[in-house]
Amino acid sequence: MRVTLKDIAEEAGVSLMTVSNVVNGKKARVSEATRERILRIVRQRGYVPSASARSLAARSSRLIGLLVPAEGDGNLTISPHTVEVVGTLERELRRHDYHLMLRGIAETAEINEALRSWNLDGAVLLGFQDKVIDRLTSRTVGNVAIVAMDSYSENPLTLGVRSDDYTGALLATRHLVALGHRRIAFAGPAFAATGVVRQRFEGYREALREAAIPWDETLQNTVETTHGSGREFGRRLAAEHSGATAIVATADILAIGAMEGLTESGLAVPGDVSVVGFDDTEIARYVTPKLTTVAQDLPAKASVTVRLLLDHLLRAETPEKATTLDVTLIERSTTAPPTA
Amino acid sequence: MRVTLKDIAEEAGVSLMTVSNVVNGKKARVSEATRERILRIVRQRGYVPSASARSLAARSSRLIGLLVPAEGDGNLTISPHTVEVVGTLERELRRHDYHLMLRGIAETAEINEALRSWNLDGAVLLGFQDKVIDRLTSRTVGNVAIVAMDSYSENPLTLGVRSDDYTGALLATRHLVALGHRRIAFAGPAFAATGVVRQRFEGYREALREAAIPWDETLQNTVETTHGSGREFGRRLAAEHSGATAIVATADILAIGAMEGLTESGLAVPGDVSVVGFDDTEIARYVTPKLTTVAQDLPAKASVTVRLLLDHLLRAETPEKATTLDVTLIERSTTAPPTA
DNA sequence: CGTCAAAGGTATAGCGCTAAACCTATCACA
DNA sequence: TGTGATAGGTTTAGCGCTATACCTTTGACG
Repeated sequence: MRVTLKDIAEEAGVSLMTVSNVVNGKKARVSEATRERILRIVRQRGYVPSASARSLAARSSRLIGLLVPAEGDGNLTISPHTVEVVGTLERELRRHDYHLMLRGIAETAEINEALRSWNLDGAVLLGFQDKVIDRLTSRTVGNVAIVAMDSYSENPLTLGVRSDDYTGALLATRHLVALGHRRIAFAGPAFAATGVVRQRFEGYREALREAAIPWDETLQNTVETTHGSGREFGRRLAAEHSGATAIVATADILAIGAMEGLTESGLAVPGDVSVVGFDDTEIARYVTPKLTTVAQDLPAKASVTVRLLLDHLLRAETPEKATTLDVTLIERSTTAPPTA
Repeated sequence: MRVTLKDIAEEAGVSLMTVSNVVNGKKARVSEATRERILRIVRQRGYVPSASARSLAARSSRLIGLLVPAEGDGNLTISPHTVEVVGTLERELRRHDYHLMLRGIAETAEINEALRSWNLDGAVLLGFQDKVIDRLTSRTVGNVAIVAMDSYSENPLTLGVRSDDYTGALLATRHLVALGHRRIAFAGPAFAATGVVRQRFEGYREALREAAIPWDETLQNTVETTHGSGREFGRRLAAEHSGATAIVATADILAIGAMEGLTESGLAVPGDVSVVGFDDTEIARYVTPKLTTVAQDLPAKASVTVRLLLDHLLRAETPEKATTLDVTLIERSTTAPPTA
């Protein structure tokens, strides 16, 4: 059977609460001698506290939900750069004795269910649409620390962490403009849904405005964040003769798909068309030619998330509501001056 | 405050146990009328059962640990193809009302701690070395359903799921042999540690034996599973004039690194050297030329894992101890006959 | 008519832990 | 001599749920 606090208490000849206090490192008054005796017995008997009992009695689970949108078929949508964030997140949280519960969310109501059921102390929402975050009410959020990653929702009940998507696209587009491009296409998913895409679009627009390049609506393309859609887009661009000599894509995988589509259609990258991606996923470094892209600071994203969570959990006072992280343009080999 | 069973019971004018039985869909005798009345109140009040209380009272947490090795610095090591497995795993388990707890494991002792502390009903061990699985004793495993993924440990306390690594390498090497290659290099991490690598090596050896190609030890290379090591290996191979005209690599990323190393050294892939990777990660499809590689059946890996877990959890009788999944060679563009 | 099974519940005793209040001995100090 | 502060504990009352044993009513059937 399980070794419980009671067992340890009996063996040490003290009350159960004394053991509890020692195990939890409380500042409570326990003599050094007793403390050491108890700790020795704890180690020797291999005592491990029961998280459920703790959670029940203390009304705090030391559990953080890692909530990820699940598509209709229930499949999780985890972008490759998100994975890197999760690793760091887990490590940092574990250091503070918090644990992660991974949970796919198909309908918004499930967020509430997950929070309540497991008595989560906090939650990290990965890649939800802004409107989902917007809809969270104090009834479901309660006292839970919620960090919405990559959200531009203004919901005061949640904390936010995101990269500077606007500036990222601004830098990418400026870079193309500086190379001499004037007809620069934008490719990204329908952006009504996600603030991230909208921000990137706005950054792109701003760079064009700076350069006094008139806006041509036909250069704005709705393309899904998949290799297939990107490829199709590349082919279409090649066929259309829209005069575009460069592409700003909202994701590396989309950019790489576009490169393939262009190449298949007989256009060279960056000879005929320059391409810039987004997120600096691993794959950007390994394609040929290597992809110029906007890099996020993923370790920072993770540690800021943890800091926001812990601040909320410990002090219960919210510092900043949202943090926007710097972003850098990584110039590799898919961008060059347009051919005259 | 939280809505509890008691609240529902009072409002429905029945005892707490009746509500509990209804909520848990027990076959217990409750009249249809009562059942419906209770369910209505449950919905209306937004009652969500407390997982910790359940876990404590029922001695079962409905929690499955997703245990991942953490390096010295605490960083998790999650291979890209593992991520896909996790998505499916979560979805399938959630359908059966089990939940996933993600946990990095730095020392073996932490496995025990994780199991005990959270009262896990089961655990999936992702990518641990065989010796770690070997060392698990009945004291730490207890009654927990443990599935060790990609392990070749014979530990009778655990269940195993893996792809047919041996056959994968066999197919890859046969393919090269069939193309006419005779000097085929093998590149993979030091395989004392991982059964996966050893199996792949044995498959490779067998294919050579079949073709009556004498074994040349210098063709066996210890290369880490990173792009950097692969690249270094490619350069070395080009410099050494070992006469190798083909490479079997134990991972796509390693293969892609090798391709880069070779190309940088002036050798063409597949013109001068053919390359086969392993795992068919996304990246294999997007490099140029597209990588020939051995694909695992990841959805199957996930669903078999879930089935093994559930069988153990429900019937508490273990069916097969280990399942080995079929594997397919995906011929793309990095393999060609050697140049005469 | 007796009795026995089944339907439809209820009552009780924890699961392992923590928060909060309480107790006692000892010592300082005015 | 009384007061009170402090160290070093203990006691009590749950947290929200489930397992288990138990109880009552009803109807069937020989």
